[in-house]
Amino acid sequence: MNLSNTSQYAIRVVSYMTFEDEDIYSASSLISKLGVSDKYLKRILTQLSEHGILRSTQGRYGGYILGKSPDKITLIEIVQAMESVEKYFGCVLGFESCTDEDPCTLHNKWAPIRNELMEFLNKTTIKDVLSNPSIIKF
Amino acid sequence: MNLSNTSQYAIRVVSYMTFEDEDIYSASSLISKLGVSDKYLKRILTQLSEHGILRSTQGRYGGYILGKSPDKITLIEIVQAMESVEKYFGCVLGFESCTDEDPCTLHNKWAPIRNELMEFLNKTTIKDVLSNPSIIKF
DNA sequence: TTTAATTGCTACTTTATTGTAGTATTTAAA
DNA sequence: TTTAAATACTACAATAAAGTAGCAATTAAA
Repeated sequence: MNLSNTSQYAIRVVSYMTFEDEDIYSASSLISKLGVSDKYLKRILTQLSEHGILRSTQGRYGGYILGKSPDKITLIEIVQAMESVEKYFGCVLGFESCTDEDPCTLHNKWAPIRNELMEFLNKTTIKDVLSNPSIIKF
Repeated sequence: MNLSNTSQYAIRVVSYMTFEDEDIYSASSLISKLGVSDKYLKRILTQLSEHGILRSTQGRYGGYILGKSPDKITLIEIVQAMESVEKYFGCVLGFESCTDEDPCTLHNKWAPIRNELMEFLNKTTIKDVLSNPSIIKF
């Protein structure tokens, strides 16, 4: 699959903030840790804050903290904060209407895989992502 | 998931040609059947021909026919003729290196779904797609 | 040999995503 | 009250995907 770069960065930054325990995270420190461009990551951080996934504090000594507990943050929530998610769950052949009752030619074969994908994004939380502490790629 | 529009059209046109039995298919007839823009579908047809999935005949009374038997045409082959497929099989978080030995934090959860997706695209042929003749959306 | 119907090629336009630049605003400390 | 370090905002640039336009090349029939 291909999540947008923006969503990928967003998941990585929330994961990083969950894993590395600091009082507050400045944009500049996150930028250097994740190797993402300055203004681009800042915009992502602002969007995550607008959606309540992060909480931001402006002014000197400000920065970002998690807006809620890592076991309450799902992947789909992060992706939704970045982009429209319909495209990930729409018809694989691009039909407007494609349901069990009115399927496209690939629907029956594709639907089970799409359902797993949806469950993956809906059920997986940031806590789950970090459940194996030996994996520390960000 | 989101296959590119180009790949979606390509799969639909090859399916249509398999299902509707005609001696030869002109670009203009396919365009009107599928409701895709003129030049865009022509380019797709040329690309499919270059990859041997279709065979084209130029000049008056020319057109396109299938380049091989529908049970020999896989979805991945059609997608590959249209775009680079690496993105569908790469790391869900976008890491260059992400393998069982050197996984990202989502790898273990994502890999099984990705493998099903790969199998779906690799194993499904156009014949399979049309195995249920009651479904005739193109 | 001319013509009409066809595919093939090249270049352009539009749209969405990705990324960059500059400046305004906020806030705690000196 | 000033200043430094931080986030927020607005506008633009670069790239890739999607779609359009026009013409060239090909070929069978008249």
